[in-house]
Amino acid sequence: MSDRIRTRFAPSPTGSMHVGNAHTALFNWLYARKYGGDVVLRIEDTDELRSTREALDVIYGGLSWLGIDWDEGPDRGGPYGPYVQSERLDIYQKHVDELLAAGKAYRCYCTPDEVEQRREIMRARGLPPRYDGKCESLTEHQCEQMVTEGRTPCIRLRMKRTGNTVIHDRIQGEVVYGNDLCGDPVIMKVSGFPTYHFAVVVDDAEMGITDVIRGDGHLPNTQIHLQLQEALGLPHPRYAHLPMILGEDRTKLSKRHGAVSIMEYQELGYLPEAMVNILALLGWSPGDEREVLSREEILEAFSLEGCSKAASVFDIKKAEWLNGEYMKQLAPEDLARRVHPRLVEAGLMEAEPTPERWEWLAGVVDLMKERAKLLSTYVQWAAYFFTDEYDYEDRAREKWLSKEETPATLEALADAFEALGAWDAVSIEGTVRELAETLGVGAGKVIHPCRAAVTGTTVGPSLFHLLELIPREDVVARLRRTAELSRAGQLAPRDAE
RNA sequence: GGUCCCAUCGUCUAGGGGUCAGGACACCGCUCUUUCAAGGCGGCGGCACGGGUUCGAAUCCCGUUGGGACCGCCA
Repeated sequence: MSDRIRTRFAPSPTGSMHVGNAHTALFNWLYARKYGGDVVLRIEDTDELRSTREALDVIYGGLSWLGIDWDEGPDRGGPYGPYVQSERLDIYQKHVDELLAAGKAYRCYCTPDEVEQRREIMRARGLPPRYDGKCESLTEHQCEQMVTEGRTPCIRLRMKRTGNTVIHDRIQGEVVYGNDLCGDPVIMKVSGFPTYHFAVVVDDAEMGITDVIRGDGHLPNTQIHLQLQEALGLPHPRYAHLPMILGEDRTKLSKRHGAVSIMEYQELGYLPEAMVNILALLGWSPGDEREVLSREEILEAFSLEGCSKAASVFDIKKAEWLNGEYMKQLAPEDLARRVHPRLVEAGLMEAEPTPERWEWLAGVVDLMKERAKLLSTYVQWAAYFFTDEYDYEDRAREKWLSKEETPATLEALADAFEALGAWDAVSIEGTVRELAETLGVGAGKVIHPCRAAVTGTTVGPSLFHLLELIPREDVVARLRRTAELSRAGQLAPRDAE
């Protein structure tokens, strides 16, 4: 084994790529990149029944969205391929034969049903529900008998019965498991496919993986892996078991926790660079008080020693805040480019804007970015920049649009705007304040109804700056239309339940 | 049921024998006055519990409690 660090991300293409998987992938990537090593992507599709092509695409999509790349993998090859376990069956078979010949593994003829039944009985008696070793010392003759009965065997590893298995974990420390309480695990299924335990150990060794970084759900499995490595005469990689990520109720992340697939966060409007930061801060800390860290800063500060042992809860509020921080840092043009697809999808903007429209959009998102937390916020809160068909919110109706003096104010403002020479924030502000003075009221008495009329809401960025970005004739039309509706009594609060 | 892991504000965490137990998100209040969903300022809030060891424990040890993972021909 060379000194070069080699880590791997080994997802199984079943179901979606959730936050926990992404977290593990990121930490493997960080570790390898930090120390100038290689990242291997290996597909663990030894579950013949549940592996799907779609799930595989989701994995590629998730990793590339996050900017996690790999040096070797199914798509790009490498010296240790193939990188898909279902294509490595002959390799596993070779190792199984070795184990069988050495008596370190044996054929088990029990059916899954039979094993499960006996496990059930053990559970009922309060015993650990492990394999009872029924087939561990079958004679040649008995084996033939079983075959005659029509049984096909799976292969089990003969685990040690005495002593302890000690795991030296870079994060969890030294963990000891007694050898007397682990049943013999299946390493090769009847189907001829290896089980996870076997494939993982064989491939990590064959692929020269130096550091296994995975979720701590695998800690107990490591007992099997270590013994398997010894039986096979393979080296032990270094192990680091990362703490899990839990839902708000402190249980394992699952569908009922809302967004579980990493791509759902993309849809929600998270920036990938923010997501990386969010993920990095779960179970790890730079050791100082920084919260917003670029990928480079994370790489710089990263270490396994900085990882905590305790499981963490994904805090969606903090995630949103962090995403907002990232959006504020983006150049307006960049932010516009990222928001654009969503606007197109919502039917609010053309697919191929002119340079002028891009510039205009940059202005819009720049105005909104102080309070936006997600890319999707722009679609939700800024519709009035793109269309006249925005909704008049109840709060706006109640506070301003249903007020008796409002129609007159709006019309006076429309007149004043029409008479205005220029159309920029400064002139607009001047006009508004002038009108307020003429009417003998505070500026707010004009500003608020105007905002309510032109945007349909009571909150938003600087009124003068947002008006500047909407064509004057549209603003005037909106003011007149709203005045009319208001006068007709159609803008009373709806009091939706 | 057995085994293993974990335990600092609601959440993410810093802190690893002597700290006013620090920060961030959230929350609350005040403020700005052109609104808040933004900004500024401030506040509330924590070492799970019980025993040790020690001059001194959030920190080390033991136990209790709570949570989690594993005990699959799933990974």
